[in-house]
Amino acid sequence: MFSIGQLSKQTGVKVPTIRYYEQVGLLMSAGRTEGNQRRYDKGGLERLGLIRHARDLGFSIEAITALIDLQEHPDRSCQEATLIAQHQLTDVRKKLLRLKALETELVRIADGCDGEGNSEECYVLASLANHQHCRGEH
Amino acid sequence: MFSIGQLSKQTGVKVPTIRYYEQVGLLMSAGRTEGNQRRYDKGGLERLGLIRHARDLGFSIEAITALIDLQEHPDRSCQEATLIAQHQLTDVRKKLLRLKALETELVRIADGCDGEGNSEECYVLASLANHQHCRGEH
DNA sequence: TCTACAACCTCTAGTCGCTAGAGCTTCAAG
DNA sequence: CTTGAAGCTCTAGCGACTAGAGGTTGTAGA
Repeated sequence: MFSIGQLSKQTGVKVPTIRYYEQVGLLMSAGRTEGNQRRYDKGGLERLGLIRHARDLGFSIEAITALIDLQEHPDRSCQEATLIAQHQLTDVRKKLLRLKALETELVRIADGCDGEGNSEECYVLASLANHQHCRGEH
Repeated sequence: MFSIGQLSKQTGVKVPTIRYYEQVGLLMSAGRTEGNQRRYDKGGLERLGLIRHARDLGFSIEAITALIDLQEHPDRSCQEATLIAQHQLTDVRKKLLRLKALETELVRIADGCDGEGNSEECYVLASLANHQHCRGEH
């Protein structure tokens, strides 16, 4: 049996975050001591590991709730889990595209200025004030 | 003189968002009517345009406050504006790297499963439960 | 000039995923 | 038996909005 602190050390998830996960219904403790402290078993440790990993991959709490729910009903089709993962992938790709466009634009803005003039004629400020300067969409 | 709704239409910034920008000290209205409604002049319109553009590029409210402050003191060096832009660029590049790693991992996870089995043997769930499956860092 | 109603106003609370702090209690080692 | 680290609950804060309640103003048509 693990205390919340031991669980935290083993998974790298902070103690208040573990309590937060419990609060939102993502992770229940195995039980409590007489003095009301949380105790976890191996199952709890594994569940928190999955949560941690999924969060690292950018899955929302809602998506992880659905995944865990699925895991707890092994008879149900795996299709739903795949859908959730693919949705997450689509999402990541959208963000990637957007960030690439932003990078291009920021390079143009940050490089256009040598930082030596005064801000009246600053290229950074001029670029931000005038969208016309931009190449392409963002 | 523009009402808040006209400003909203011209810049694409929602009305409550404009009020929010005022609340956090980013955009002041030119004045009010007798009946306490906001009225903006051309300067306000341009300022909101800059804010919109900078937000689209991912600058924080705090960074934009600094940029506007700089714009209003044209005698000060442009270096600070360039620093802010470069900081933002660094930030975007960090996010890009991370998202690329996530994409790789998600492709592996989402493609490893045909979605036809049941969730007991689901590759998506197995991958999330076991970090060992992952190639490389993320 | 009157009326109707869209657009405006302020205020509070909710979103997401935590994080920080106050003030208290419990556990475990010496 | 004492000490102090670690646990507990509860509330509030972060950033950048968004939503809704409930009331007021501006303006166009009759």
